[in-house]
Amino acid sequence: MPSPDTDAQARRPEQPQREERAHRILDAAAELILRWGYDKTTIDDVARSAGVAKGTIYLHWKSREALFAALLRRDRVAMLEQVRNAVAGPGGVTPRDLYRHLALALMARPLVRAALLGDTEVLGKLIRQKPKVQTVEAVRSLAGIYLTTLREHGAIREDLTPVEQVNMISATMYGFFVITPQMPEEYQVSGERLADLLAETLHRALDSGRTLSPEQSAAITRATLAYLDRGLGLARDRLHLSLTTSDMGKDYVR
Amino acid sequence: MPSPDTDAQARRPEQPQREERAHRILDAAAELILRWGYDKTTIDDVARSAGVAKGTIYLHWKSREALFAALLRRDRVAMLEQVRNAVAGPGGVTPRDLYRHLALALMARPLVRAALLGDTEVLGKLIRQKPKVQTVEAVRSLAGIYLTTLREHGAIREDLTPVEQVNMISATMYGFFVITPQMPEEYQVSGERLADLLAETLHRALDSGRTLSPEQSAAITRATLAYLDRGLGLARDRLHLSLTTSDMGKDYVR
DNA sequence: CCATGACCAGATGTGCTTATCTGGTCATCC
DNA sequence: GGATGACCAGATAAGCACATCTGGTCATGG
Repeated sequence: MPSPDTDAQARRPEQPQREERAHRILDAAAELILRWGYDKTTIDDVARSAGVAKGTIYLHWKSREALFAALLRRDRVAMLEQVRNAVAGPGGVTPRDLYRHLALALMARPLVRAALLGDTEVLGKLIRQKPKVQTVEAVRSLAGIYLTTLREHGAIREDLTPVEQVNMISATMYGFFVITPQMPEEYQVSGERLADLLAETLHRALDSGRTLSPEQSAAITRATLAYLDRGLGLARDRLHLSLTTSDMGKDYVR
Repeated sequence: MPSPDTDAQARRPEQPQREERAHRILDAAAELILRWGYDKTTIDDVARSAGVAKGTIYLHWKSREALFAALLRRDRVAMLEQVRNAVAGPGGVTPRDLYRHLALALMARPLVRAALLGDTEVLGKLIRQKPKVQTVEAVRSLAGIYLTTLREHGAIREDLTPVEQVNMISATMYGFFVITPQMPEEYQVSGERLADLLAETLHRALDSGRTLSPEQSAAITRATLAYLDRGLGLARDRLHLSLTTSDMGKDYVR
């Protein structure tokens, strides 16, 4: 028999000012983690930088890890929303558009990128102790489903298995994000151009080359948007868990 | 005025048994570095494992670094020879053949791979202290030349600059070699298949798609073999420096 | 109620000493 | 002449005492 108090607290909608404070804290955390890395970013720093007391942070999240999980989740939602908005126009959406805007959005979100790439420089112990990043696994799985759908609509080639294609996509994206920033001066290419290059590479590697009927194109647009919305929905759910008082990040397995 | 002694020593051809011993030492070093990494592989270990005294190693190379440089160079030559032999058949050689055999040869040579990828796990301080791996820069430069040649023969597309294409190739290869071994069990793909995948990806990303005349194809075969032979020549020269008594690895900049 | 910050235990870092290891040399011997 | 391995200085690791830091708690006050 649950106590009425707890239930009331759990159901109480997040007050706007409280949510605003949560975001202020996350903003501070984002800046600090990008400048100093996870290991060297303390709760005290975050509190001071956000203009709140340390205890206040624990009114929002139950641990340091939960706070940073919320931060990553927020950034992930923002990233996906950026992609969603970018492809939101009236015309059709091709897988290639998705690749390109995904690349652009990832380039603009160092934290999501770090999580996806397993960058220990930024994420430190958050990654080192649990190399099993569940996010990456989920992304792979979703990608596999998306590829299968595209395949059914004749958009991508069928002489490679989805598993092989997931390998190919993972490798190519990883390589682009890790290597291109390390290239010497004279090989540097602008971010816009890199996104084009990456999209082009994936497109050429995956595309069936068939000319699609308007119906097929429409189906692919729908599938692409559905895929994006599905990811966005999952990401929003996770973020919601991280921002809701009743949960406070308990779902974040240590 | 050089001393006659030094000249005589420098010109003296390497005795076969001496060279055999050098290779035995390198064999031992190879096994140890792959098992324990550079940092934990000592000269004593190598000497014991090769069945020679420590001083003997210094009759071949003037320092530990020079020994391991020789090792990497030997492996690099072997890798390129593998590629060279693989494409040596009577028929023509396409860039795609080159990509594929390069991938296969690299997969079979962990040391060359480690050097190219900058793997600190294996190479340790050998890399950490001088992140400027001159080899990588040389490879990029040669690749650029090769791409330009291919372009002149109409084999690869012209709507991307060579710099962009070098980025694309670097990123894709890097990603394949780093990510695919880290994929979870259910996504594992055989080495053969991965080489196909990588070659396919590069081919599709770079190929002009034009149908080439027999003359053009022959020119591309020649260019590819010339490129390979040029790399092999350079690699052999470097290896020779590392195995010749007169030099003993002095060229290896610390 | 909720925000605060003093407080604490455990983690992390620091400086130092001691011990061990190891790259490189060279007198010795074959 | 060439191979050896004892030898040494400097590097690296291990141990340790001490100081500092930091995640998380909670009594207090508004």
